[in-house]
Amino acid sequence: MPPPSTFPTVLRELLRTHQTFLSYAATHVHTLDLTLPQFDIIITLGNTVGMTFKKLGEETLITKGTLTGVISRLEDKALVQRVASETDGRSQIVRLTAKGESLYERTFPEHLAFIYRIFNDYSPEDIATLEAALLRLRNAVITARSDGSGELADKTNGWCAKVKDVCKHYQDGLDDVI
Amino acid sequence: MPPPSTFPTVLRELLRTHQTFLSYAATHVHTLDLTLPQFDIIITLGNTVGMTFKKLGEETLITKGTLTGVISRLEDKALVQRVASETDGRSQIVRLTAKGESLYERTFPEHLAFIYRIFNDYSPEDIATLEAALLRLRNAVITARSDGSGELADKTNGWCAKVKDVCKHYQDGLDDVI
DNA sequence: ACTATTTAGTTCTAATTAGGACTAAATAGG
DNA sequence: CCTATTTAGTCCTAATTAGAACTAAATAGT
Repeated sequence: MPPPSTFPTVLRELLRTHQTFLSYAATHVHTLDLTLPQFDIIITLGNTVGMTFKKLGEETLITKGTLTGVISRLEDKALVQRVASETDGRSQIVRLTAKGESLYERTFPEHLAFIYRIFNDYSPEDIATLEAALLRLRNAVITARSDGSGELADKTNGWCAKVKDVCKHYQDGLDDVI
Repeated sequence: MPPPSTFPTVLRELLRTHQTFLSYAATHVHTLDLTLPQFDIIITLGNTVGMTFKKLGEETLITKGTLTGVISRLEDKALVQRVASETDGRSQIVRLTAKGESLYERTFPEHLAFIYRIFNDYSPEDIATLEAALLRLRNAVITARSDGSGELADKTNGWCAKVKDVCKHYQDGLDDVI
């Protein structure tokens, strides 16, 4: 019996696809002696007057605690610099140094081209479809999260019993969910 | 001008969706005093006679170096145990202890139900469509990777120039690619 | 003006991560 | 049978990760 397209399967596929893509992107970025998060910062800052830590974290999906370390390491490489904000005493503005700008100019188009090869066989509609599917999933997760924990006790518990039963029979297909 | 559905956008959406999902799954798993990778091991091992390190790594997408640490921590919690393989002197079989089995039985259906809430509004066809879209993307990445680096110098370099030009005008939409 | 709360970044800790070096066991080729 | 290569796990290092506690600055409410 082939595993049906159930939610465990599709979520595992999300992880696999994500990992495969990151590993692909890393093969290029590592030739620049940068890690993926570091390069992400560089291209986010490229052609910009700089950006606050908060903004930078939102753009790159890196949490503040992590961001401090990543920026410090880029500062050690003299690719970015911290500048105190003039309008807000708490804020630091992160911007590319001349060396960082130069790196950005030199490597970003190359990186984009490297990534572009993935979509050789995609039409614009294909890409739009994929993005819509991903966005829908993300919104579904957000909805599930905000539905609160109250429902967990209700409709979910009934389903629990069903699952327990099914598990006995189709263990293989249900096994692999995070 | 709204950002069009270009490949940078869709890839960023992949990262965002992935992260949102993991964060959602973690809210449940952390109530069990386990990390996501640790729980992943538990449910992969559930209803199984055990598994070699290699197999376990393939199933959970955890690389060997990381896996050693994760398993050791689960061993400290007495949830899994290492057993020397009888057929291969190099191999260790990892299996759930009685305590681990009990944890699995108790929490897996609950977790599945928690995850299931994401797909409240999905039909089976919707799920199949999503999975197909993800699989296609993953295969496209694999193809790009195996196409080798030879092409990078050819068709890609011409495209590089185009990108450099475009960058000057539409920096915003192209900025955020890993 | 003054206090209470929020916000921005840093610091700290435990865990994960990939990758490389290393050991021991198994397998292949001669 | 014996060497060469591969394979399975472990150990090590540098980096990332989330989360929590902490400091200092800004803002809100009174």
